[in-house]
Amino acid sequence: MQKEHNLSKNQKIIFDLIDKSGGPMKAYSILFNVQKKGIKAPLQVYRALDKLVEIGKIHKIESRNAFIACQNSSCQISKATAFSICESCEDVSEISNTKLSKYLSNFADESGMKYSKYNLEFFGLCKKCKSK
Amino acid sequence: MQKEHNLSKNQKIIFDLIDKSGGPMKAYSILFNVQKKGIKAPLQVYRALDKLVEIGKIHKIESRNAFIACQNSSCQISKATAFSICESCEDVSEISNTKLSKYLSNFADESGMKYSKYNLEFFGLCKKCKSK
DNA sequence: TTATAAATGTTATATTATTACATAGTGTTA
DNA sequence: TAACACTATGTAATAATATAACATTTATAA
Repeated sequence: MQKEHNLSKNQKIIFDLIDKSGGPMKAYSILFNVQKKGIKAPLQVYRALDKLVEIGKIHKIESRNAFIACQNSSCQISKATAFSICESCEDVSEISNTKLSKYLSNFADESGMKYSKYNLEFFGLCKKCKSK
Repeated sequence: MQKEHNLSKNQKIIFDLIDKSGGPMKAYSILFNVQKKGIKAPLQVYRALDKLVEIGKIHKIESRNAFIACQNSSCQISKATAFSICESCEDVSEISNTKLSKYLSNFADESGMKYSKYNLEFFGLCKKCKSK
């Protein structure tokens, strides 16, 4: 069973914004968009983002310093994330591919390290940009 | 055949520093360390870093905003990078595993996107930190 | 209900990275 | 060599991203 997280006021405002945007959003763009709702300071945004990342409602796209709503309905795999990023239009989508996630979750090498998390970012041209 | 890149003065200074450090280094820590060699401004550091990343001599650890010397003697796979990161001591090492890189380089899904690059970061506890 | 944890509000500041513009060096080729 | 293109450098200013420190309030659970 998945734990139900009751989002706080700021968390809800910020999650809804990111979710509705349908793509990655940057922290200060989020800030700008929620100022009319009373969220005035960067820290308020970052705190909500931290929490949302922690509970898996959003993910951080590390190479872009941006945040995107989790697109896996289950929202259970925040410790195993994979994204495809178009280097032309900067469109990002989350990859949910069972084989890939199994392969990576079970990956082990000779280092003696046990991996508990991973983040994978693929880069290329999306269908639209390829055909331009 | 691999193209030989003759590093410029600043590029050489900065590459040598990162390489000798044996681990990831942050841009402003690099700056601090090379000031005695006449490199005074952030931009001088970032320009050298950009070039070194471009030619594959170093890689950026995106989740840490840090740069590490390429540990694959060949230095040919800057478009296909994988790292293991210890969340306790922040030790980073580059993973060179033929199976993994083949698997990821050939990965394709239904999105119609052709991936030309990827970056994978694994997180966990290294051997040392695990046994503490 | 009281104590504990989680979230909020606010100001200031730290860290990471780029823009803009001027100058100098390197390599090619006419 | 002279002219050109290209790469790299130097410098100042500033933009973009993120956190520290402290006070207060709200939610949760014992």
